[in-house]
Amino acid sequence: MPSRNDLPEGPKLSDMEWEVMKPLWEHGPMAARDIYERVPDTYGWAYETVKTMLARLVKKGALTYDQIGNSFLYRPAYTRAEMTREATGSFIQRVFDGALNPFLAHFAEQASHEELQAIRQELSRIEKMRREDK
Amino acid sequence: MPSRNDLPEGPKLSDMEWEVMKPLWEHGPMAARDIYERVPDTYGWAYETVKTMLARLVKKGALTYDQIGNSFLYRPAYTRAEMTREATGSFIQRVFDGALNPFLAHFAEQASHEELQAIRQELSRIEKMRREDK
DNA sequence: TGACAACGGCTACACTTGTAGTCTATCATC
DNA sequence: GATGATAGACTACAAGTGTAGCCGTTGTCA
Repeated sequence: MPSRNDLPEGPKLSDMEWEVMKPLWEHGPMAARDIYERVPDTYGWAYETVKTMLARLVKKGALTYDQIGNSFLYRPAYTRAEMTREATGSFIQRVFDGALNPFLAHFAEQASHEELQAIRQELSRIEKMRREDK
Repeated sequence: MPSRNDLPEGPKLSDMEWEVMKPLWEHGPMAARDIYERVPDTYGWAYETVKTMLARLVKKGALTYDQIGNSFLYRPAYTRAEMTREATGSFIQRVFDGALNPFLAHFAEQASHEELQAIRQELSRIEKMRREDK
């Protein structure tokens, strides 16, 4: 069993690239046009822009594709969990020097009461799992 | 009293710029040479590189300085708390679409038992504060 | 079978970032 | 006052990013 620190090394995404990946994670493999339509309007991107990002994501290994006749069906090469795990790890390292606590302050201040409850449960789950685990 | 969502708008720092800011937050105002000496060796930067980053940080408003004769005494224009708060907010937005919970999974898995306890206490503190606050 | 729409490929271009060198003004010291 | 060390200013340059256009090919529908 891989240790919990045994991170699979995935490519690093730029800010805007995340927005292109999200529709794919949420709705499964899609063609460029469909991705374009699901990217938030707020960015006001041209379709061409989305295509460029798709090409770059393929190049950096974050996406693969199946060719269907003329067009591609894009598919994430990593799960969202894998990519967020990695991004989070390096974010905490960079901004907090790996110290988790200050991070939590911001995090928890923004959370609703229900979310705080959920967090508590998550903490318990993790601690329980650890006790059983080893 | 400002609301807790009333974020002061600070400049966005690049990965390496964080490393230059950290010594200043930790030890207070310093000259370029001193910052250079406190930046982790791991990066293997030339002194010139640090100076370039200082100039850029001044330009983007993250640092100010007092001129002492020939040289500058650099000083952060924002507290570490302000900058981390903002960075964290935009990170969570970008990577988790603002949903805090998945973030916590990674976060908590990495934490030690003691840290988890600390997190619990922090949660309690926040909830208590909220009950009193309004 | 011809015209056109749609696709991916390639190109562009300004801005940022990581990394560092050269130039000029100034401070300290002999 | 001359000289050398040092500081900040300016310049450089490749890679990455945000944004998008044009081109040749292919699928489709009349």
